[in-house]
Amino acid sequence: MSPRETVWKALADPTRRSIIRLLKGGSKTAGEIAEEFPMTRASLSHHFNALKSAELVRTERRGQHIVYSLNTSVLDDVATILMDLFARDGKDDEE
Amino acid sequence: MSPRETVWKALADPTRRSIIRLLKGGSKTAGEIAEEFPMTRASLSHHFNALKSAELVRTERRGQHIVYSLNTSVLDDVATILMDLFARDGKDDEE
DNA sequence: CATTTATTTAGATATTTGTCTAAATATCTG
DNA sequence: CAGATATTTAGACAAATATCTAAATAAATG
Repeated sequence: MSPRETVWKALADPTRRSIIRLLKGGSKTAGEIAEEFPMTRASLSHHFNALKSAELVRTERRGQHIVYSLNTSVLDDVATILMDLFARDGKDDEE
Repeated sequence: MSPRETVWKALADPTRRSIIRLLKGGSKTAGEIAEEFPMTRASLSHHFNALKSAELVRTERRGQHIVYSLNTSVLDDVATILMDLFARDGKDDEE
């Protein structure tokens, strides 16, 4: 899957968009994120993987914890892609 | 499905994003769009439905043809949603 | 009105996705 | 090291999605 395709797929799920919004408030451990969602940690881990594949989040181990944070540079890229999709004319190079 | 959710799902598919880009060059009939894609017209019709549900496109019958065009006001809304997702802090009212 | 052309809808099917439980891995602490 | 805690991975399963073929609908035209 192309990098951009991965990003669109990652953004298509409401849980993952909520995780992004949550991380806008600052980095959080997997457990802290899990407290906010009514699903198993295993399921959330799957969503974390989707966000990591899209490089929308980064991880860092801190002792027993894994800390998730937004990858703001990719967020900027995504915003650009979307603006292109809607504002640009002619160029047709996605995917 | 909430209106916004519908939009994200619609944008998650590469064929549908291509249709959007194609329509940026101007309105087109279903048949004209179909010429650009290697799949059946029935499959494309399904994609048209996804785009219509999201109100990303509008349709108008012109004789035997159905003309598809972008709904630019919703495109603007989507751009705003995306910018919010990435630029906003705190507010948490989507879905 | 019968035929042709344009498009959509119905129904079937294979793939993908989101979720779960159970097990595995990694780290800390006594 | 053994046990506790944090997180991920494996495997299963139901629901959603993308596609197809065939049939239905709508409009134009002889």
